[in-house]
Amino acid sequence: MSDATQSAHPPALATRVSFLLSQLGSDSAQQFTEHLAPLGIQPVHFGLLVHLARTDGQSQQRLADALGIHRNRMVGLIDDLEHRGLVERRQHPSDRRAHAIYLTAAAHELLPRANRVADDQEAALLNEMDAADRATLISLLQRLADHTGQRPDVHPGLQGQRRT
Amino acid sequence: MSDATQSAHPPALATRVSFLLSQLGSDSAQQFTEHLAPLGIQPVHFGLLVHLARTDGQSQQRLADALGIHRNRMVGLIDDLEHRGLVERRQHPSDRRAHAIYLTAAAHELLPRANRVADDQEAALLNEMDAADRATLISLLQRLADHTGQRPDVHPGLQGQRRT
DNA sequence: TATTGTTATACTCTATAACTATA
DNA sequence: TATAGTTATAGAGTATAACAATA
Repeated sequence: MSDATQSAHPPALATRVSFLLSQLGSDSAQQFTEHLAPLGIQPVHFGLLVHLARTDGQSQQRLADALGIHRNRMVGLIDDLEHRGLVERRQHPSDRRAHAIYLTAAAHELLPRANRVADDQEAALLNEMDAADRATLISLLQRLADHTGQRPDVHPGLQGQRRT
Repeated sequence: MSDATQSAHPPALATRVSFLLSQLGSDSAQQFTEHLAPLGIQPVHFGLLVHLARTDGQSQQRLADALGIHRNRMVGLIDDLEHRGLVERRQHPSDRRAHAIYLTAAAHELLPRANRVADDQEAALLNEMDAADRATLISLLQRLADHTGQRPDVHPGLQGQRRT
């Protein structure tokens, strides 16, 4: 960045990738929260359901590790989903301390709808961008994700102390 | 998005621009919070200082409007900065109810350092990307910011209800 | 009657630690 | 002795409403 780093006129926030990511990411998350509300779940639940759709039957501890969430908090999330009839706690085959978490039929019915919500939001976000630009954008963002060590299903905002 | 919207194998979160933005934005904000901590301020204070560097002497209400923050919360933010000796409340020239907020000399000394923190983080984030890709990325993100109606200094996460 | 700054209250979240039952 | 799940407690942060002074 040029020598514009002066007290008199600091560079506008909107010229920084970091700020744009934070601004757009926060807005995106907020919208997703609203769009998902009619289905009775929040983004974190969606992430959990998507993860479970790939790998049913894991313990809460393993789920917590995979999503970067503390196990204490996982209890409440599984509670939420259980109360909505979307997962069930079965007995773990090899460890009697642990539960094995499985999606219910209701979850298999809800997941496509939730995915459609996400698809719609994605489409609305990108609807003024042609296919080439979209591909470029995704590729650049994935490179950043890779470079900053993001793990596939882990949302940093759910890990610990509050950001802004 | 293809017909992969099925319960059996929902598309990975990392294939969605919305998720990548949220993930990268949250990580970015978290890092900025840590990098700024030695200076004794948080990202929201930085945003406020940067805004004040352009337009000193505004009322708290006008600042609140400009940054998309409720005036009740602005009281505490100005308190923070005042206690750190970075701003001062002067009497407003035309409205005896209002204060006029001004940066102090200490703030003019601190701002360049804070900007350097932001510059360093930006550089670390982009250090494996060549100049052309950086320009492309910024341009694409700014188009998204424009399309989603982001206002220059407004961070959606500070507006109201909690996101994820 | 509306607005600015302020304060107090209540509420939501989350972090921490502790407990139990198993390993 | 360590780990999985759970629960309780406390703490941070935020929203809401109300108030005094002034417009």
